[in-house]
Amino acid sequence: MAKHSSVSSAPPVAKDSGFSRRLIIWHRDHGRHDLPWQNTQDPYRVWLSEIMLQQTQVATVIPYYEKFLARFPTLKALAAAPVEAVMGLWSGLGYYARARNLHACAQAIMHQHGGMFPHDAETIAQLPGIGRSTANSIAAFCFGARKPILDGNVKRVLTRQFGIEGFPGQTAVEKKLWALAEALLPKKNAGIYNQAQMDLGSLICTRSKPLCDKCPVDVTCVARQRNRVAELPAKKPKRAIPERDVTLLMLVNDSSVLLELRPSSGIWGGLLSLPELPPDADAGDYAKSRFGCRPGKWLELPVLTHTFTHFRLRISTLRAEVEGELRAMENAQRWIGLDELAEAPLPAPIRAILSKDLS
DNA sequence: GAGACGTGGAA
DNA sequence: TTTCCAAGTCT
Repeated sequence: MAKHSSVSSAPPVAKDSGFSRRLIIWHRDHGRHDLPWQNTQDPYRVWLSEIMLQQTQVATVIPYYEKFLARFPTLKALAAAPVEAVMGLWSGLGYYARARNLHACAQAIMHQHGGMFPHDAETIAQLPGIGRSTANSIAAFCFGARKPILDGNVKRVLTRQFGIEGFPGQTAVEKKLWALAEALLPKKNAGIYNQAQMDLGSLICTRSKPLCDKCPVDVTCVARQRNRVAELPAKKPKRAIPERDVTLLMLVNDSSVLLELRPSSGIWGGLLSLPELPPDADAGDYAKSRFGCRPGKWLELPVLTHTFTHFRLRISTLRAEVEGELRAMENAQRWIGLDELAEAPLPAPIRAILSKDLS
């Protein structure tokens, strides 16, 4: 090949290398075809699965998806539901802004798009909770658009196949990957091609111990040629995560427990949780002035350490029985019946604390 | 444009 | 046990 003096920043992709064609052929016989959200082009179902699957493994999503769809079979039903019911079905899945955005998105489609899911990727991407990759995925799957995705699977496949160095979370690397993803798109069957990449990343080009011997694009894989499969994609630079301590109050009577609705922004946004005792506050005084109840003797429950992605939380819990009239003094306060906890929108560690102590 | 945002499975 | 990180988006 004649040496080229191109100044283009476009990735060095051989467009006729057959990458997409090989993946599509491989996918026909070796891909996943029976996941609960597959074998449909219903944008509501595809969209719901895409949101649930963000940063969440397939096996974790399946039971949530089934339960959610049974409760809200249509976009219309979801839009008409109270947001608390949506949060309750999301309880335990994490990244709760997804649930809030899901509900807002359903209402936006009902009210601003006449109840019809928009077909155009750019329009879809304007909806709450839907970014470029999710919008493209829906547009390709449901409406035949020629649009690429760039999720964790695709990033892993592309960084290895083309020897892309640098952490994919970096803007510059991600930009390069998007350009690559666009350039590799087949003329037809973008939706199947997108799925094929995810299946390859999930089944063959796995994070550890990839099955290169079974890979349909192993002969063109730069990482394999350079023996860098284990080093790509580059790891996220790690930093020490901070620790926080919190003391929660568990005020209970025979049949209910006091919970507080957390603000929509911040950790556990929009969920119900045990009220937090401010540092240096006296539990008895605080319960009386803030919740208008008279707790009995306080019992210290075992400390629970919960690790988030970005910090570690040590949770101390003070439990006390209350008697007399139970009333919420603020809009965010709720006395929740113990028989209502199963449906309540609780964070996972709070649910664990409650079920251990109240069961 | 880095950091916030959850949880649980895998190594 | 610790570390990593999974079908990303929002600010």
